[in-house]
This record gives sequence, structure tokens and C-alpha cells, in this order.
Amino acid sequence: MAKVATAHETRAFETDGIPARERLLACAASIFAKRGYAGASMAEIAAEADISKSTVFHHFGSKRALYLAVIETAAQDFAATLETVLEKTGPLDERLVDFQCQHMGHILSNELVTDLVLRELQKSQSTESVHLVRDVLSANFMRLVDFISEAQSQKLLNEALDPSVAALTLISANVFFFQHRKVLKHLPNFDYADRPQPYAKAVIDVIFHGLDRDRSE
Amino acid sequence: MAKVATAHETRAFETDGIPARERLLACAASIFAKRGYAGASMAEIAAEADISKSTVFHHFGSKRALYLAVIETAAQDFAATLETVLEKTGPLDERLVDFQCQHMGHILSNELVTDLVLRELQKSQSTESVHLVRDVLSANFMRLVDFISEAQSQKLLNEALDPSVAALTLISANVFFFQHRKVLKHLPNFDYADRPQPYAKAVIDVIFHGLDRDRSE
DNA sequence: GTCTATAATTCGATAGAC
DNA sequence: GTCTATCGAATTATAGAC
Repeated sequence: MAKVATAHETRAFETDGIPARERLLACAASIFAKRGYAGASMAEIAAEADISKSTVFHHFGSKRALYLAVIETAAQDFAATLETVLEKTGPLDERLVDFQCQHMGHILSNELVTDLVLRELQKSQSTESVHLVRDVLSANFMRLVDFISEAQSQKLLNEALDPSVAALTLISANVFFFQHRKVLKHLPNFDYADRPQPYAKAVIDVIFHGLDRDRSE
Repeated sequence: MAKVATAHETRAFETDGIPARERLLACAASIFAKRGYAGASMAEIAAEADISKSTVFHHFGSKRALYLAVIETAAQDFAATLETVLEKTGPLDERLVDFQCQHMGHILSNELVTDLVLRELQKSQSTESVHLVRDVLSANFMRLVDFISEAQSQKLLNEALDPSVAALTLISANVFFFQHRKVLKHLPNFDYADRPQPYAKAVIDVIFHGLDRDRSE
């Protein structure tokens, strides 16, 4: 009781209390990821966050809404990183390497939520969830496509290529690596299984320079 | 009964009876894919193939073995296609487009088994299963890597790139498209959601020519 | 089919901040 | 005084056992 009162005093400004909400999102992410949507109980999430169940429902109206908020938060986290990376200046190949490595790093360091999102995407339930997931994720995707388009109009990238296909190819490479990183170890002649960052860079080497033979450095 | 006897007579050589075995594999593939490994019952598979349970166990010693055989068969099916495609002559970009389209077509027309394989790869259970799966799949992967390496030594492809990374990038693009084809429809500015073959071609455009600006047709 | 355990959701009240 | 975060208890809903 005394502890609760103390916690109240620590937040001085901001209309809605940030600490509890954030703690809640973090715990929810971990538990949803560990047990899946159905397997996770609001009671466990509340306990983990050291908050009463009712408070959870006060912040997020329902289990579903909490779940969506978890995913949305993860996407927005990456959106921030994305902005930082794409705003930089420098040679295009270096910026692409930077993007690819940051993206790889992001999905690996948030592996639980990444698994969650991938699982969610796979069951194509036409509920509100997927709609929102797609809306949220597509914002990041569009940001990357715009970046590529922009570079094309400035003649910095090959204009003949479809920017959305290029963007998706980049993302595919990272996601595939992420999903199968455990078994990739057993591919003969594949040196990158436990070196995600070098792999991300090698992918950009392929996609930026192209497989075509006429390379002159 | 008469039909079965006839079938027996048609096979003159080969130690194990082919027609029943094939029918069995097809039914098993469909049922494993529909119900998952645990959910599938040997009784249902036997019934579907119009074969007695004992016959199933005669051909494949166990449920696990049947399951593995299904996956192995799918991989070998593709190995045949792969050989046909890679043996062709012609400009490298056309051959790569051919490969990418054939591969896309293969995973789409075998979508149930593809889902099965992908699910199997994701749970990295270190049992015999995964070992075999990896061995089988890696044969096809190596075939593609060898093809790229070969082309590189003949100066037909950019020698600076890692052939296994290039191969994996190709496969990643198709698999990602396959896994998320349902939700890709909802990406704004993405025209390929229901056009897998054009997408496969567009991916090769990107990976063959590269994002780099200095394209001179 | 009822019974029961588990989990989601709602209600009413309290306390501190402005 | 209103607003919002918080809680404990009460109320459905659902899934599995018998």
C-alpha cells in the first residue's frame, strides 16, 4: 500500500501515467510471445506487471486491444529507428547496409514480439486485428518504399526497378534469416548462420550490385 | 480387390509397390497438411488412400517415417524441376527468371506440403526429423548454389558475391511471398499480391540488375 | 446435458493531482 | 470538485469433466 502511494508521487507531469502502461506493455509482450494469444491470461500479465487486473482493463479496454497495442508499439519502435537510418546522408549502398543491419538487429533483439507478429500474419483471420496489424506494419513498409522511390527520382538508384519489390526483397531476406536461423546452421557451405549482421551486409551486396557480370568495381 | 490385384501385377520390377505407395503419400500429404502432425491419424490416412492400416505400416514403418517420406518426396519432386530448369541454356537472366518462376509455381501448387515443411522448419526440434528435412532440402539448395558458383567461374555472373547468400535471397523472396500472400493484398502501392509469377520475375530484375544506378540497358 | 474450473470483463469505491 | 489511476469483489463466458 505504502509502495503504491509512493509510485503515485514519482509521476509529476503527463496526463496519463507512463510507467505503469509501459511496464504493462512489456510484460504483455513477453507473456503473449511465450504462451500465444489464447494461452496468455490477463491475470498472469497483471501479476507480472504488479498491477491489478482491473487496472489493465482500465488502460486497454480488452485483451484483444492489449494484444494489438503490443504489436503496434513494436512497429512504432522500429519506425523511430527507421527514421533515424533513412535520414542519414552518404553513399546509397552504405545507407542500405545500415538499414538492413538495423532491421536485422531490431527483429533479433525483439525476437519474441517478432515471432508474435509473424504468427499473427500467418493466420489470415479477417478480423480487425489483422487490419490494424497491416495498417501499422504497412506504414513502415511504405516509408522504405518512399525512400527507394525518392532515391530513384534523384537518379541515385536504378529507376527501372519496382521500388516495392525491392523493399520487399530486402525485408524478405531478413525475415527468412530470422525465421530459419536455427536450421541454417546445418546448410553446408553457408558461413553466415550465426552472423546476422554480416549476412545482412552480404544481402545488400547482392541486391545493390546485382548478380549481373559487368561489374567494374 | 480385383483392382488391387491388378495393380500388383503391373509392377514387374522394383522391390516395393509403387502405385499404392504413391497414393498413400499423396493422401498423407493432404491430411498432415490439413490436421498437422499430431492431429493426423494413421487410420484416416489409410482410409483416404483406401488401404488398410497394416499396409501403411508395411510401407512406412511408423507415422514419423511416413511424415518424413511426404516431405522428402516433395523435395525430390522439386529437385527434378530444378534439374530441368538449370540445365537449360540461354542468357543467365532468363534462366534465373525461369528458376524463380518455377520455384514460385512449385511452392504454390504444393501449398499444403509447403506449409507443412515451413511449420516443420520453424520448431527447431533437434529430432531425427529436422535432420532429414535439412539434409533433403539442403540438396536442392546446394544445387542452386553450385549453379550460381559455376556461372561465376565462367564469368557469367558477378564473382564478387557470395553464391549461397544470393541463392538464399532468391528463395527468401519466394517463400516470404508465399507465406504472406494473403495479407500482401492490403499493402498500398503493391501490385503483385495476386500475381506471383510477375512478382518472381520482378524479384529477378532487382537481384540480377541490382539497385545501383549505373544501368546502361 | 449439467457441473465446474478457469479466465475475461464489469462494477463500485478509494485516493491523490489539478 | 472533477479526473484519472488504482484496486477488490462480483459477474459473465467458456471449455472440459462427468
